[in-house]
Amino acid sequence: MPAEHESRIRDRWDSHQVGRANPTRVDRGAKPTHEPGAKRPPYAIFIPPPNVTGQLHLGHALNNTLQDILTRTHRMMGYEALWMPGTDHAGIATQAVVEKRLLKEENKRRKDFSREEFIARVQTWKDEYEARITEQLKAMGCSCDFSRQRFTMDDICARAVREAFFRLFKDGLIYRGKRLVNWDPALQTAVADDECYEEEVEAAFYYLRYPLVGKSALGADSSLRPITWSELATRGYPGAGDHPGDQQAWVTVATTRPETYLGDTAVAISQHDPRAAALRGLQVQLPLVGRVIPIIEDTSGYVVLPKDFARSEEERNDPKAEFATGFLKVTPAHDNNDYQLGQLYAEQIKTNSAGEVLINILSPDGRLSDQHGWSDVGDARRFVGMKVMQTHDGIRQPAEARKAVVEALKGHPIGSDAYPVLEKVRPYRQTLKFSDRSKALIEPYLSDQWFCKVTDDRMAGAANRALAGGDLAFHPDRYAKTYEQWHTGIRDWCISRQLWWGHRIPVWSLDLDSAGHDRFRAHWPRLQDWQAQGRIHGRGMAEGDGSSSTPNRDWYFVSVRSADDREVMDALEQIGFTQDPDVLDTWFSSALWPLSTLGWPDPDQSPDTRGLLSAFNPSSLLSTAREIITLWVSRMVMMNRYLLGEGGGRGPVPFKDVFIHAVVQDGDGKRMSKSAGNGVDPLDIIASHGADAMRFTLCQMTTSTQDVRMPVVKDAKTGRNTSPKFDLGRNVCNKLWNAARFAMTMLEGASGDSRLTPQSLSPVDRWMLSRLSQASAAIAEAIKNYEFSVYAQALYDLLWRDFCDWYLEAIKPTVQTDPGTRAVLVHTLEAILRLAHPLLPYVTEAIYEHVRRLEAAPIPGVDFGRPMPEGTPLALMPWPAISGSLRDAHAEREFGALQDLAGIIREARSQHKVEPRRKIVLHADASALAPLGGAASFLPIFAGLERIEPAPKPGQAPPSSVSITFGPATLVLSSLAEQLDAGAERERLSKQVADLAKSIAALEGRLANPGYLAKAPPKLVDETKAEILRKKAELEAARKALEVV
RNA sequence: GGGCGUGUAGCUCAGUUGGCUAGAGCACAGUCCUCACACGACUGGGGUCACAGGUUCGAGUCCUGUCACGCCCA
Repeated sequence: MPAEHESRIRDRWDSHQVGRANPTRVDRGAKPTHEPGAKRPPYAIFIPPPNVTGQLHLGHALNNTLQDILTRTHRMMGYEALWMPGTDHAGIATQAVVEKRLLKEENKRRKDFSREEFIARVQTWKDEYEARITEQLKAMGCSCDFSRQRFTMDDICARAVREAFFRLFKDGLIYRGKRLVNWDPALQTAVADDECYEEEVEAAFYYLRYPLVGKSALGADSSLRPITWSELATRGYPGAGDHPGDQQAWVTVATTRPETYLGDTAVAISQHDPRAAALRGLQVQLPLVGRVIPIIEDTSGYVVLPKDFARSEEERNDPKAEFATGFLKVTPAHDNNDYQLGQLYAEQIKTNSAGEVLINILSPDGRLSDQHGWSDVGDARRFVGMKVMQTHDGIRQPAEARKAVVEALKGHPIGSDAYPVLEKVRPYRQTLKFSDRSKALIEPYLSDQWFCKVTDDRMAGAANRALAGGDLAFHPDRYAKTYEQWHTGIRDWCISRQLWWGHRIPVWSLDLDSAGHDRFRAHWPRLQDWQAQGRIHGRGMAEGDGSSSTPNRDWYFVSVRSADDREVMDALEQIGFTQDPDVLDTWFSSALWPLSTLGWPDPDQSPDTRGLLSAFNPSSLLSTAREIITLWVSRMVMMNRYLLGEGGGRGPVPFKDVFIHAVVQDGDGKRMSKSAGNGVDPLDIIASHGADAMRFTLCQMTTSTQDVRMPVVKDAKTGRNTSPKFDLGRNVCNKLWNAARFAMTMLEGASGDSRLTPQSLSPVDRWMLSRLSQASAAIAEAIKNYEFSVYAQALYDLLWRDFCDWYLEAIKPTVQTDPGTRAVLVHTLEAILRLAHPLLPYVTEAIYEHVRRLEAAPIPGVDFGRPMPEGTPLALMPWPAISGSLRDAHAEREFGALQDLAGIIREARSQHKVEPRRKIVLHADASALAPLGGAASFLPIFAGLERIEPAPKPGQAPPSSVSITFGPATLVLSSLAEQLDAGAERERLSKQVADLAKSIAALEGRLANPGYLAKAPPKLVDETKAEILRKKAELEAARKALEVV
């Protein structure tokens, strides 16, 4: 079996450095060639670096198969091919799995280690998985340049990250800001949207009554007085009369998170709400906290009107209207939508008694806290320190904070005990966001973060212009729209993460309090010198949001350009600067992948990267998954254009084409995942079916749809998941192996010494060459257009149908004696091997070791390129040039007729249950066999004929014979059996007559339609008429035969 | 909410610009362990092309709508 050869062949590839790219051979203007010493055009692919979090799954196997097909094809075509491999440190994901492992195995948490110790532990994990991933890539047969393998945190990549950060910081495209981020309170870091998942949970709407207050009538003094229902009634408030007039009035807000009322800074009402006018100028006072906050009229349409006040059917049917009261509590520091409202109405909101828009009531670990921007705690102090969410081992429920707040408000009266603050609770199913890694509930959390200003035109604008300018193309092209829309709605990118595993942010900061300021002034000249030398860049920034509880503090931030500049870093720390504890978002280093792997900013500094950048950036292709368009593709384009374009965003696009491959799902259309247990491990498939089989199946599945399904079953023997689909690939490899083996035995001792011309070849040889020519063109076209399933299918048809089913069978009797056939067999086999190599590298390489020794006369039109040194692996051989002039319509027509007639005879044999080994006699005149031309001599092989005799005279049919129709001719088969079943024969012929009659009726119906005759192309009408004549002749023949039976 | 994909044989999928009786692989049935391959060969059965309208001489294919499933971005 071919699988046994895999490791031996891998060694051969290694020893011939198949994957090694040589930048000195690259010339972008050159023509593809295999001439030694000649320049070649580059073909480069950067692998989407797999996360070192885990090993490769089937999606990776698919993606890498496609990349390898393209790399190998272009290498064979005479390009200087570089497939750059590497892995990604995957900050939060890797840190989380390591933390989990440490907790499980050593019962230790991250903070039980020093930062350095912890990173060392992660490093160990990384080493283990990086090795495993590399092994997997090699097992799949990937022809990456493993001599240049990179890791996003290795020295070469780290240098690129540092330089990129420095330049962006210097150019003002990296800034610090206070924003709401997705906060993971368990891991205590900001996480990106794609690191979260949503889940519907049982929750509730809590209805809270906020008492209304108004300024004292005296005006001058700022004291507040309760507003009663009777006063509201005078103001024209609908329904105010239903309440006791002397009772303090209230408005009711609905919320799913009652505990956040502590951070409310306003209550909003829609401008279209009929109650709005009566409330104008009034305020509400938050229970216990005592904060007095304004009621703002929302004109943005965000506040939903309650059902009773809905102005249209649409508003009435809004599911939110069902629960809405028309009053929305505004908590800008703890809700994304409220944050937007806060920005919109900041001036009005600031009139609250705290004077702030943003009041942060949470600590980073998810507890109510007065230490992070909440100063007017008032009587709410009892809640401080309570946890907002309980999160452990899949249990997620509101913790003590909500219970305590609800309990307190239940018993807290407004005016009289009859009306507590908590009006009611209604159950509600709510969709909440959780952290992928820790499963903790995500809190929108206000914190200081670093941002990259991707909204700048030199970034997002430049990325979009790449598309418009034709420098970037997506395949399938519908994904260009996704890319484009992402950039039009893009927001600045939060690049800081509160993790330990990652690229430490290369910024040192100094608090410019009075002592800091003095030190800063004292060292200012030195800082200025360094900045002039380009070693640092400094910037003063105010931190804070302008609120009184987090007063603005002035800071000075210094980005240090080189990680080796100890002098500067030590000096900064002596002055009192401290390095930012955070690390960069993983995508920041991924975004630099086409640069960092090639040694940017200074590729000549290391022999590993010398010459690479100019040779291979821009690259040829990026092959990746759909969701990566926004996360990665866009950012790589922005960074490449910005950093190679001298800051103007006019640099080259890092790749010309982006191929978006399908997602492999299980048989039910579910995404494969470890937790669902429906994943298929590529290594299992390689073990059971061989790498080539896996590659063939995956390639064959890759159509241009966005999902492909792979039914998953459990292997009875191993207990591992597998799929019957892989049998197809295994069968193909097996077929190729056996066909080649058979060809070799037939060719034993053969030598080619004659001069051949296409005219001197037999019809079947000419047919084979014609098929080969057609298939090779189809394959080249398919690969060029990223039509991977078409490539696999074309190869399958050529190998299985044309070569094995027909050609090998046809030449069995003559190959030993016909030198032309021998030559065609050798050339066809070798061409198939070369065309199949990118897809089936192992089995083709194994076979080629034998085939290369075969000698054969050259065949004009089949060119395998210049001879290569003895022992050169197939992987380094030229792609075959099969001339289109070998297309032979005449030979294909004759062979097609042969196939048709063979099929008719086989069908008759099967119908009459003729013993497979029994040879029968065909009675046919030369005129009846004319369509077969020279191919007629191959008919006995395929139809199991003893001989062909002239047609019998009418009425003299031989014994135990049947008639068959072939076109207009009636042929006779005899010697089918000792005794024939007349009934079966009648049945067969009747069916044939019925089929033909039906088909003739359909065609005649078409002609009977005057519109068809008038409007269809005349050529088509003529064809229809000819078809009717043909069918009628066949029908006549079949009827005659039926009469005789 | 915005964008996109898919719905064709029991299963997984092809089906180019509309044009012969809609194809393949697997599965199924029958025959054959004929000296490359039983992971094989030959033959066969199996489809209201999701549904409803429309355009057209002609629709699986184009247009409109509906339903179902799924994905991406909010």
